Amino acid sequence: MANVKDVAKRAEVSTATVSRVLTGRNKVNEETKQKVLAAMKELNYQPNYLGKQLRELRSNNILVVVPDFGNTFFYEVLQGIEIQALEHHYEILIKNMKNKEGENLDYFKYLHQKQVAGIIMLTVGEKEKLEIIGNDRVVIATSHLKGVDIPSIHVDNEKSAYKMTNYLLALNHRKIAFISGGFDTISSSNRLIGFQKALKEYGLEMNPQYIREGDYSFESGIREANNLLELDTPPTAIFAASDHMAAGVIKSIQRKGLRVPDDISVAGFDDIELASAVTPELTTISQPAFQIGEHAMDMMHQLITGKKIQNKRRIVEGKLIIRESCKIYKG
Amino acid sequence: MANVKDVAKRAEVSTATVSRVLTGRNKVNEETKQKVLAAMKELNYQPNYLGKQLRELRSNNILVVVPDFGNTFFYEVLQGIEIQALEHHYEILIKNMKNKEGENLDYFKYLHQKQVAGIIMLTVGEKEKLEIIGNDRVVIATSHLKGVDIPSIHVDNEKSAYKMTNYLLALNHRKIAFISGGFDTISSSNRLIGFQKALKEYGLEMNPQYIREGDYSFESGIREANNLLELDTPPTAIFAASDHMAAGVIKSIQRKGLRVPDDISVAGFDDIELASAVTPELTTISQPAFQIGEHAMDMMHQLITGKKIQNKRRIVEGKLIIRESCKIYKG
DNA sequence: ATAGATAATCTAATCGATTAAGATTATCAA
DNA sequence: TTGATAATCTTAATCGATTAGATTATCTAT
Repeated sequence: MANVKDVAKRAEVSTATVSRVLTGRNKVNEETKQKVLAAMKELNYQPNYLGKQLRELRSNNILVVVPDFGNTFFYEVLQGIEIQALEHHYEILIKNMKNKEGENLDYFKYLHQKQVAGIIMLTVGEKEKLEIIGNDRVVIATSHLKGVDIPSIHVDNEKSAYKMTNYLLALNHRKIAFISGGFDTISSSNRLIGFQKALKEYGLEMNPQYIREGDYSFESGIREANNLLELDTPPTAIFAASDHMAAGVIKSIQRKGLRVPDDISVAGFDDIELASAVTPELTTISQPAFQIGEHAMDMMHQLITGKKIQNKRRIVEGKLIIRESCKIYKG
Repeated sequence: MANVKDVAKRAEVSTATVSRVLTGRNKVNEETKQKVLAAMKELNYQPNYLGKQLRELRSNNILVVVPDFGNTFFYEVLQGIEIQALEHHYEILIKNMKNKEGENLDYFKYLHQKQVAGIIMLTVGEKEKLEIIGNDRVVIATSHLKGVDIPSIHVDNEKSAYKMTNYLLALNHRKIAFISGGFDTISSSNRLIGFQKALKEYGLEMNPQYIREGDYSFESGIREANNLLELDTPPTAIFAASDHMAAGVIKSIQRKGLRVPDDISVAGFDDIELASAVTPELTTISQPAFQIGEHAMDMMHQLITGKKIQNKRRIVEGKLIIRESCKIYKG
């Protein structure tokens, strides 16, 4: 493999000049430039990225930590990240949090070892808080950590859940169950808060049996719906904190021979493609996932280039999308 | 940031010794080792990966080229890749082919520039053939290129489609439509061949109107099903080359007020989570996606470590999964 | 005591690209 | 023709980790 030296020799210039042609950062005489370019072509020269990175002491890789490869919501965020990354010439490295269960979370090692220029965390828990502190070059997407100064972008989880719950209340439902994506998950906790707030404002007592813990997955939706349906007085509406779980809920209800929404209403959260693929189509909260990804990558770029980020905590609105899975309750 | 030199100075040894402690590749006196480790700790030393990579002239990043971030099938493959990557300490870099429309395909640049150690292509078309030739360090997963010596792993697309078609024939269907994932897509073409073969063996004439071109997406499934349903004699069964498209087909049929499978049978391909989330649940071909990913990464590891790959062309069997979306036709 | 073997460690070069500092050349005005 | 200025190019150092080859210390056998 040819390197700068070879090219320099062939073009009868110094390596410095070759490098200047390469980077375009300094002036080079047009004639010289052509000689160098010709030499590169003849030698089929490809600059070695490792050398460049070492000299410049930075990688252009961005690590994206995905909580769960099985949850397709994150891929929509990833698409937004990718578009922005393409624009600014970053490469995306991904890690699945789920594969690391139990092991220590050493994502930040990548940062300290300069293997990546930054880390975008899709969702975080309190666990990561300590590790994150002291690291610039971290952006949190789809969630937020209280009390630390990390740029983040996410939907207003509380408000969105509040909206959905009010919608269900307006449909005359009083026995509403909530399936969380995990009690220790920040985004899900906020959705639960919004849910509870709506009930409370409506003057309804919370039934602890109606609060269930899933893990955002389809399977956990099935499982928790099964549990709910076995109660003496099952709910008339189930609000799941993700579309994956909501799809599982629908599946569970249908397997029991009941109908959605005629017998039980089901609501989701995220508005991923799945939401409109299932039957009945899901009434859900639309998260602008793509946009969230773009924001995250945009803030990362600001961090890396040392610019001041205007608006470090960005919150976008979730939109209530009414489809077919919820119906007025006629007790 | 501390580097080997600083550590060496502090531990009163040479950088060579520090490095030997770091890599563990050579003998170091236990006492010296402890001194070095202590120095590292005191300085909070983190080895710089860029230096290491340059010296060793290799990156441990593997580029995975995903045809379409929107198709969740690939994420199941990705999970398999990730597990194996974790095992062998590779990092995964991903690229979305869809974002590169029109631009020249310069994935191989990453290889030449040593930015990645290898490339796993999820699906390829004839277009990439020329670029691939001459590159070792490439593995193709979920597809295969004829006439080139590239390691590949995929299901037997033809046989699997043949199986499914025979199943539909056995259910007494005679007017069967096929929705391709793209006529220029190798995997999809082979599925079409299997489909046609089954019809032919059964002595059925192929109706060109029943062969449609989608792009593996949910939306294209809706679109092509709409077209099929508008025919004078619509098919009694629709076989889509992906679950995403099959889900779209079901949606389209239901929107027209018809029922699946009572009015029309629908079959898919892939057996992703979506297949059992939709109603009715999809009868489909199960691809061992996870296993395919593992194989791909395994072969990549062999390539990188210079070992001879036993069985360069690996083919796994697709399994017919019978669920609810197909039913016997009573003309 | 000494040569020879072995183990532990060090010195200095190396990977390939970039760049600061300095050298050289070209250009122009006086 | 000289001096000043700008344009262009070169030399050599640099980024941080690794390693071939040299050196030193330690031990064994004679």
